[in-house]
Amino acid sequence: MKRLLEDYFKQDPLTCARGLIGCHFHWHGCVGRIVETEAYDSEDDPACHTWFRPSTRVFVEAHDAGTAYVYMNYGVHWLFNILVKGGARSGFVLFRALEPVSGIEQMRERRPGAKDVLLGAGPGRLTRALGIDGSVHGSRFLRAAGCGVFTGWPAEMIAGPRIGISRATDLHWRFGDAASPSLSRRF
DNA sequence: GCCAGGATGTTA
DNA sequence: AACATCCTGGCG
Repeated sequence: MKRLLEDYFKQDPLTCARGLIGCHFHWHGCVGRIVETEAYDSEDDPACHTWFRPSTRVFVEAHDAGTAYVYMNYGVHWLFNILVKGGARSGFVLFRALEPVSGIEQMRERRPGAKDVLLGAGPGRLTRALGIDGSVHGSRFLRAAGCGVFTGWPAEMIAGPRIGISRATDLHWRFGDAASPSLSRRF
């Protein structure tokens, strides 16, 4: 397994989102297999925060590829994205689901009552399981000790419409490993 | 299946 | 001040 550094995130957000399926996400003692992602295009995508949030447009300009973009959704859940820029298009990849690999005891402690297979089966669930919150926003975690993304492969790549959005629902920019039991929803 | 919970950035 | 939002667990 090879560590992915900033250069990997200097390509099209769709390429990144697809390529991350099957990779391993390391976060301070826990490891999860990435089984679901979504791509967002900061230039031409009404579902991307840049479409209606000036502060997000500033964020894209001010930070490097590979920076964490973390925000609170519905006042309840932190959602974890990676900034992608430097290729043909720029934008974000949202982590939507992880399969627990190691550090499962820590994840269980943070998500009491959850079945193991569901510990990271959703964008809000996975941040809770890993202890990710707003303090991670803007950090260059790819090279941080105990953190990073490492290469892997999907068993069965699948794509479909993004979840939970009301605009640009025709775009099939959600990617996943169809063989995983830890998807946030069926494709 | 439906719905409350309740933070944040943005606009009125 | 009011609004919309890249969600989830609990209850039916």
